Amino acid sequence: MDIVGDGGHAALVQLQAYLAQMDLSGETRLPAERELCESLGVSRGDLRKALAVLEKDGRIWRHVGKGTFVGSGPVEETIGISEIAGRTNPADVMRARLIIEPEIAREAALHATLDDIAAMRKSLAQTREAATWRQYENIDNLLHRQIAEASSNKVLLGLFDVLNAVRRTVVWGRLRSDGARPPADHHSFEDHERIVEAIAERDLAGAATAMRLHLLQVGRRLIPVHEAAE
Amino acid sequence: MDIVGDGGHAALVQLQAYLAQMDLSGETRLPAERELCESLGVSRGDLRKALAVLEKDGRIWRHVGKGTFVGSGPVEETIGISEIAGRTNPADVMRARLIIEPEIAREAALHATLDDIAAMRKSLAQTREAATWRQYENIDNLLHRQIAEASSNKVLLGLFDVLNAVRRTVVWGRLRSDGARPPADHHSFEDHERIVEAIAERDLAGAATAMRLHLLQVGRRLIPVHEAAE
DNA sequence: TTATGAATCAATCGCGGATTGGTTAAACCA
DNA sequence: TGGTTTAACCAATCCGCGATTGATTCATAA
Repeated sequence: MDIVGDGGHAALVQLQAYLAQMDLSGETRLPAERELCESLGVSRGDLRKALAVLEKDGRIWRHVGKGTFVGSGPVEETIGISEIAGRTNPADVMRARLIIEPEIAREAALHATLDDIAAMRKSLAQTREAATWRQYENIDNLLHRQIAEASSNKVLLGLFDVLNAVRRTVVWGRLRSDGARPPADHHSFEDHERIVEAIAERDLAGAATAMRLHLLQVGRRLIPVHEAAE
Repeated sequence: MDIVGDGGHAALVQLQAYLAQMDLSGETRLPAERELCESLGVSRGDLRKALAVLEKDGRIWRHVGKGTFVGSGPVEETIGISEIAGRTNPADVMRARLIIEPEIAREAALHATLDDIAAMRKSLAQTREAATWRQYENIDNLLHRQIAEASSNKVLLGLFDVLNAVRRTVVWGRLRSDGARPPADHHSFEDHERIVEAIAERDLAGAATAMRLHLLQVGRRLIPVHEAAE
């Protein structure tokens, strides 16, 4: 059966049979090349040629130090925040916030429990009592995350956490260090109240709009506008 | 200077001075409690009380095994995909896709270069030539990611990658194993063409709408509808 | 009763060896 | 000489064990 001079093809056939057997066992990782080539009775060179064919076809994927796996590609288990933050800028972060946070607020208006709303109102009151900018920003962070939690969509919550981590990394060092407390007429106070009120009243569109307007206000302060017409 | 019976306050004062000195040095991690309490000449209990005050205030944050750091909170460096995927379901994933992918398509229509569009059209042609469902899904993945890359917004691209990884983990095991190839009248072919065409023509709203309709089609197949009226 | 310090716990870090895919070169055979 | 196999080596990753660290408990003493 083993045709001399065409060991590559024989190895490919054996490998496909091996994969078919492994597919239904549920296992995704296949043995190391050094073991597999001996187990199949082919040279490592031929085995690697066959593996290369299957990899180009998308049936398997390999990585140094990890092994060879069946599947279309490596499901990246962890996402590096600094890798994202290092190649972006505050403007892009704000665009992303403007895209997902209003929709998160909309979902929150649909799914928030009474406990969720009570927690938001508690944070709302605490923002007005904050004695320093640092405390205020902490509570502000908490409030925005409470809204994301209230959406009851773990995926949106995860995306929010990623976005939040990127934002905090990007604006690293720009934190307000003046010890003053937020002024009583700070626009965010009313913004936050409108958002929470819309969520409490199950006003889906209102919650999304209020969140969008709030973020636009924040962005206006973050990125100075030079147009006098603004 | 050290008032007996009020070691807690003395420790707090010393700690604040220490933090002020460290703030301008740029270092964020402060020594271990066992060293610091000896260095400041206070008991560990008093030091921990002072640290607790500063932590509640948001000036520092601590974690077992890591240490104590200045700053409002731990900037999570990595996000675990499986942690998100393990607590969600395909419906929530689809909701998240419906929120961000149309907006990504809109940004792509605004920022895509000619090279980006050429790459998309190349993938578009390859989807029709796919010999197996596995190949088709690989190219489909690639096309969607090319659109995210064309948005030229690294944050949106990062969020897309997270969402994609979650999606692939959630639907793990549901991959189409029948070796047949996608039918020539598969709805995604026309959907994809409309999306790319809208991006090429810089039709922002059209790109977003086309992407949303495409995802609705995909979701309709993913989650069987029971209403006959549909 | 209160405060102090030591002991202990669980989570994390860090380093060294083992494993793995990728690459190169020597050995081998026809 | 030409092609194949085998072995050795490389860099990236994993894994296990000891050290470190914040959190907790408890005995001791003032």
